[in-house]
Amino acid sequence: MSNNENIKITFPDGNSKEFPKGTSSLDIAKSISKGLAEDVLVAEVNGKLVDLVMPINEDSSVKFYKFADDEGRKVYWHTTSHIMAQAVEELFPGAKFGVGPPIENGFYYDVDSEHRFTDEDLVKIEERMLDIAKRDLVTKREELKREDAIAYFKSKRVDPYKVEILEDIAKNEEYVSLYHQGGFTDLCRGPHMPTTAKLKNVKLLSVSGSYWRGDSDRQQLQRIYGISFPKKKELDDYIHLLEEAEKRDHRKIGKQLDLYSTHEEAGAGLVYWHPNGAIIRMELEDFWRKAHTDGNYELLFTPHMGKSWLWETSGHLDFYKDSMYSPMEIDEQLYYMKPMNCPFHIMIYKTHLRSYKDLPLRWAELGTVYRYEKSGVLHGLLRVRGFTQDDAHIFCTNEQIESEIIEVIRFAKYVFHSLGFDHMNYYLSTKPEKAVGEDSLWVKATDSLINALKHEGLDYKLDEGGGAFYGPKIDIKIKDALGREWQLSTIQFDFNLPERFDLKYIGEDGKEHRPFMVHRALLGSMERFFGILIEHYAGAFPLWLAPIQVAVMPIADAQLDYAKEVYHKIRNSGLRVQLDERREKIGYKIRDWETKKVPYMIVLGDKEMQAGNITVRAHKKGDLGKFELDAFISSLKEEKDTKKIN
RNA sequence: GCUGGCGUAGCUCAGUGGUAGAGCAGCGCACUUGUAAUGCGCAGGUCGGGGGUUCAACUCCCUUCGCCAGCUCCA
Repeated sequence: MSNNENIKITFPDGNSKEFPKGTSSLDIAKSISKGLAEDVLVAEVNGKLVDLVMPINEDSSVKFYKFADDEGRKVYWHTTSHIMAQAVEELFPGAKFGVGPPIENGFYYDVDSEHRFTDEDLVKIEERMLDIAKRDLVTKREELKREDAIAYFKSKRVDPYKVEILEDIAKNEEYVSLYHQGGFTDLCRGPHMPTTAKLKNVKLLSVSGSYWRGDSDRQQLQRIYGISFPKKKELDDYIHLLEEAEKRDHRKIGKQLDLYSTHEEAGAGLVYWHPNGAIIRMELEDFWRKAHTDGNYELLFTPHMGKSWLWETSGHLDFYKDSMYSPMEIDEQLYYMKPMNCPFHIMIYKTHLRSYKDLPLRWAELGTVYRYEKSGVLHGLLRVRGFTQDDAHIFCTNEQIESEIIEVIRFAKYVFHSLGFDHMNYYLSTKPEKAVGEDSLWVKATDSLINALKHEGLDYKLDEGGGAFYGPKIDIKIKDALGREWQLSTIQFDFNLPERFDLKYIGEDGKEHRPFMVHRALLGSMERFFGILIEHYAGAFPLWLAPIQVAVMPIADAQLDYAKEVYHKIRNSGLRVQLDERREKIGYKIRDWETKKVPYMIVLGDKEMQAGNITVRAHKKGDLGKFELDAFISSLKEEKDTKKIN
């Protein structure tokens, strides 16, 4: 073999090595290590994801992806969905197939079959999939002309859905690819894992209806969802996560702990905060208010409704009317419940002629708004029709915007850390196609957002063109205890409202200028945040938020007087405490307070009464032993005041 | 809106043509108790609403309301 039969392969670390022409990335992986060859699922050759078995015929850069990488995981799940289709075809001959992509968590395949799939079928399909995996079928890619593929799906393997995909979606492609594994063939771009044997653990999760190409006038297919993992532990962990999420469902815990309710007969999507929930809300609000006044915000209160003039001027009646509650007529004037607080804050801004010396103005309000959400999308506390935003508006000058954004980001970090959320992700959204405001404003504002993120040393994901029509924004998502991401905060520039309401300030030059306006919500809404908080803590709130912080329980009536003494001392120290006087066994009382997730229980029997001390039990942790009452109270006050997270 | 599932006691659920059941919670009585359920008893429901079939409907049929999951993530 002469030297010119070799090609040069460059790796991500910059190293390179020569291989014979026609070598595959799998061969390369094997030459590096056995482990890599085992784990690698797909390769990126010259920036393009390809099958591992594809021969490489020229000098190339090669990168390997395993299951731990997004790219590898997608391929793993994609091939799994093909294996599922094969299993379905074997078990239910005649089934036709729509689309079967990998998704954020797992994969699905849309199936058209006379048979209606049940949970028992899913188990059978799973078993068959593992059987197909054991057969170690090699996945083979075949490229052919589009017309030939159409002919194939019209005659050899009749599937009208694939034909439609080829005739419609893929109409601009000259060549398309098929993937074969054993007797199964599917139309697919790929790439795929080299063999079905890579599939080790799979769980089919659910089956639900879905319309062919999302069109409710078309055929409805059965969509089977599933997920798969190379390691059994990963699958077990995932199933555990699903179970845990179900246990933590805020609607369930909200009922168990008597936190809130909603009433369809009194208006869907409107939240009633029960005493226990109200305590948590008051604590959150107190914290929120103090944080804002400490952070040099001023607090506002504004009305719940406004005349149509306000919403005509703001433009909400033009672009937001469908989401607003219908107006009520008073004195021949139309009044609307507010869907946003901004116009009200602007009204306050306009009560004075503002000077550059007044800026920045940072105005915050816990403002309750009403938005008409479709009944199908309402969901517990997470999607409601009436909610209280922790809203703020910052009016500032051109020179101030960057430092203001930096402050908001720092403020958000502080607030979330205090509430027990340590993982935050940042998303920057830029100018969409339809937008108001001059380009120079967009550039200036977007730069200030980027600079602020960089200044704080924060990584962010870019959503090009994802901004609102009135300005660019940063969204902040937090991760909860189960690793789920929730979008809470948003920091948005607004070039629209200052224009519409003709906001101005007098600059140093004595001339009128338009201020920048930034909308900012941190928690998003009290209702939604409450729901997330419930799930994050699974109802076992940190001491400062717990509706009942301490339960005092005598073992028998003989210690009741002593228990009352202890109870009053704790109560007078400002802690939320309850005395359990019931004549029940101590085991019964403890179980009861444990299920209420009360952080601390104080058990008082003869021993404690005689020694003048207390025995403490902590939620989930059990007996902590004996304490002096005063010392215990001060440690609890410390825990409460520092908002300690357990 | 569409598809599927569900709607029975305060809560969690069983019942499937012969006029409704359990556990927990509640109330009463007894027990005076040492770290996740003491025992016995009582009470509690127009089986989501309306209509129909039937001698008889929680059960079957129609209709309506609500809840849950999904209907976007492109061969």
